[in-house]
Amino acid sequence: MSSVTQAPCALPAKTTKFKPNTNLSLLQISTHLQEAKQIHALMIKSSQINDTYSASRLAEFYSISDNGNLSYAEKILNSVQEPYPFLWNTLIRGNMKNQNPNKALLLYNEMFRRSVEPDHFTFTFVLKACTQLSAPEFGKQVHCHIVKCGLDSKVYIRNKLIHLYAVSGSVKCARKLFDTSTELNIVTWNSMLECYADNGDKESLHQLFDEMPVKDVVSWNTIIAFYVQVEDFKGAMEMFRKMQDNGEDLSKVTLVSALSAVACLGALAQGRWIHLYIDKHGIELDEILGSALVNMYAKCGCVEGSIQAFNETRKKSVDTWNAMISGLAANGKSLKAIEHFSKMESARIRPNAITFSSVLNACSHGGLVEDGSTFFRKMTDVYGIKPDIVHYGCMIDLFGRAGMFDKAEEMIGTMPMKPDAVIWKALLGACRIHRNLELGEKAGTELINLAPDDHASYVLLSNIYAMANNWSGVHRVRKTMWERGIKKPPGCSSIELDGVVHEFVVGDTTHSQKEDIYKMLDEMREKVELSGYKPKTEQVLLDIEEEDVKQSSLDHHSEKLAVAFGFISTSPKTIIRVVKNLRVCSDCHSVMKLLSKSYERDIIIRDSNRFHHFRDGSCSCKDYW
DNA sequence: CTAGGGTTAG
Repeated sequence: MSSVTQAPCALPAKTTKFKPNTNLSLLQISTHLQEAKQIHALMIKSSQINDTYSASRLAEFYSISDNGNLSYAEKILNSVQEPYPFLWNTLIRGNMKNQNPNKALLLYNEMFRRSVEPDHFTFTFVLKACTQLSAPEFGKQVHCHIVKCGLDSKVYIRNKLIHLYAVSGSVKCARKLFDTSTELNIVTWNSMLECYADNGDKESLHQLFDEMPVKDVVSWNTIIAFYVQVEDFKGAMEMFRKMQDNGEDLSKVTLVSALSAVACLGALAQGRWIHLYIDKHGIELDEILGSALVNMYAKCGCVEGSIQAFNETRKKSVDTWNAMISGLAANGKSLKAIEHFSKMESARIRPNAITFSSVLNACSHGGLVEDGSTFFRKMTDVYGIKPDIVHYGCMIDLFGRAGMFDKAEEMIGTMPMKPDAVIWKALLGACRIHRNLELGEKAGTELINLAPDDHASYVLLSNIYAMANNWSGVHRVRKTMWERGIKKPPGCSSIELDGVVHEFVVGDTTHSQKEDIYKMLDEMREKVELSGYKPKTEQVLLDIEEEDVKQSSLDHHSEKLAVAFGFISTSPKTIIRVVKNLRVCSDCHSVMKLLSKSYERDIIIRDSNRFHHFRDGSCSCKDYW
């Protein structure tokens, strides 16, 4: 291979008349750079380069092809005496493709300085650059320029403008453009929908959605993604169903959104349905859809499904590996998580900061202090990733759980940033397990200062006081909480049956089958008492709200209700999967262990922190959560 | 003669 390191330069203008030849037809998007340069050289020899059309096509290749090279395109731009808009547009487009919106805007400025009249193509690229850079001020100037050029009614430009105003929060400007459009198409409607979605205006979003003369798959995707974003996952799934009722085809984007709603709901049956849909329709599991599927199974506590989806995903990105590793970690499969990290390294996928937080998390849940310390060092030494506060949090959790409090405190003292609520929470959790009351009080107090609105902070600190029989401390925390108007949300658990998600709150009596459920609860209670169970009333005393205490007698904790409902509604041996909004209390935890044995059922509870897989009398978290 | 818009992940 001959080594041409520079783009050939244009020769001084020749007198020979340019002969249109066939060089250009050899130039395809797939052409290699080396061949392109040969064609370039031939074009210079034959003076074909002086033909603006030919020069443009070559510049386009250099800008757009994956085998291209933008600096050569720029050489062409600079060698043409009077570059016309197409050539500028090509360069701007190429820089956008290369993720360099700054350079794109510089070119636009340069074009302006040289008084080259931009056309409507120029503005679509430039507006995209403004949106990507979130530069609404610059965007406004561009808007003025567009009006001056008389191009503001062009539908492509208008749509881009609406999009720009949407992401910069100027809903009124966007709506004005929408209302004054003379030519408006489905993209205009969808851009306006996106505007309301981005700015959290649910009512306007729905109104516009209903007014649409025609909806396409993007319209539906926008509204589903909105529901996911505002964490109304049931709402998202309802729109997902409506979309199908309307006979719309589901795109990859639809499926990704739906999967993320399913994951948050823990609605495994619906997730499996989506997986089947993907298979049946031969939809390719690309790295995004694959990651979403892996994540869904993991969040539903279904490790096997997660691994299967991971294996089915041919092209795995860092995110796919991260979804797998964090899923294994959350489900208590610490060793498997570490094993996947090694596989990832062998597959030559470079781990990122998220990979390390997942693998460190696996180490802390598995009590693997040595491995955790090794990974923590490896992160900077081998991969040059600077640990952020999340990684320090994992390490403090790791040391704390292992009872190595001096190590944990040393880390807090030496880390380069101020400890945040997560750090103190980790330390406090460890103090609770190891009954380190003195340090626990310190951590709890720091925690309340840093997260005064989080009910969990108060509960954790009062737990520590109660452990020390320090009832005046408990009352003091309770009083502060009450004065600040902080309420502990009621415990709430859900279970999915035949695609329907059933929700139970503490002491729930609203379910249509409440009699059967409470009868089942009594039976469960008798069974576990036969196995020598004693209620752990300690936790009842710790309940903050006084009136709560009476009705939330331990038997009626939401997870027990959900499990009772699961028992009476499914056939024997069916795995029971429950999602809970708060952490599982220790009474429920020991009851679930006994139930899993006496009823010979696997019970999987996802609490606000992690998963508990109960089987044959023990839990995957090794009573460590 | 050539080109352009909106939705997706841990």
